[in-house]
Amino acid sequence: MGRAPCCDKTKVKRGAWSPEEDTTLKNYVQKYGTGGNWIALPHKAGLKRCGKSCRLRWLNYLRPDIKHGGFTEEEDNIILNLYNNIGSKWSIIASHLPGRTDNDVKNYWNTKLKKKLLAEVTTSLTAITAATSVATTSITNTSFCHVPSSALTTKIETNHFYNSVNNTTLPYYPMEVNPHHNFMPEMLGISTQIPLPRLVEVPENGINSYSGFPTIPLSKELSNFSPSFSLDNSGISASWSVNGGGEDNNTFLDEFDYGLSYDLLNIGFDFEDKTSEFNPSFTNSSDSFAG
DNA sequence: AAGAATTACAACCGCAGCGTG
DNA sequence: ACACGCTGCGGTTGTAATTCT
Repeated sequence: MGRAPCCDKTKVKRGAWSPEEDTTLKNYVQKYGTGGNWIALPHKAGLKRCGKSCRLRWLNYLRPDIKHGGFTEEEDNIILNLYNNIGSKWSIIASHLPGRTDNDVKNYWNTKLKKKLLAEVTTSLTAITAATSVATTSITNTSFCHVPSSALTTKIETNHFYNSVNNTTLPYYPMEVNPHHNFMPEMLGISTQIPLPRLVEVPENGINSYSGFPTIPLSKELSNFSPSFSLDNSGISASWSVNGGGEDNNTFLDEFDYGLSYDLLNIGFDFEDKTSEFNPSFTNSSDSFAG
């Protein structure tokens, strides 16, 4: 047996509120308050509405401190960042935006902001794909390949973060990925750029070192290089993978499989690191594999 | 100009959590 | 401990307005 309905739906008016109903509700609440009981309020106020409907109309539309009209760039940033960190907790997100309701924020996200983000990322992915093409071409011509990291870095969010606690606007910083750890940008809360793996030249002694960004050593025997970027129905995902195999003495990665993917709409960031699957050897003790 | 498609947003629904008796 | 009533929340739907063809 289900829960009893809060009111008799055959006896209450539903659908859009008339200006007269708005006036009645607004006048009643401003004069008497809600009395902590929305269920009883419509009867007292003389409204043929469900209490829940009255509450929603007041909270989302009639409250005097409600801010109507378009969202600002600053509000966009706040929503993006909080969604990034906490997901679809609309009431919490709305609490950071004075005058905005959870319903407002939710509608805005679903109808505009999500699409705006999608468009930005699509543009970025186009640029990345072009850079990838360059990288692929280089690999066929030479033993090593180098792609400037700037070409493989996509900006996905805005440059500043508004801190509602102390009313300051702070810059974002590009995040760095340590390939030895699964990485979630919300750990830092500062991400604005997603760095994609860059290919670096491997010196003749075969020693590779990390400098913040993941690097992919390429050997003469590199058999397969398969970067790919895609959009799917669940959001956006991008992946970049390199599969290399070889017996080259100068290459300490016998088999290397490396991938990076992220879902920008759910803002989950999954860094797939398979470097633990091999055991690199170094030519001298001072060489390291530090992130 | 008109119908179709899309967008924007208000409103509803059902569930979870909390307080109270 | 339990049932009940109420509120708050997030997902979904309905529809008016706008844009496209």
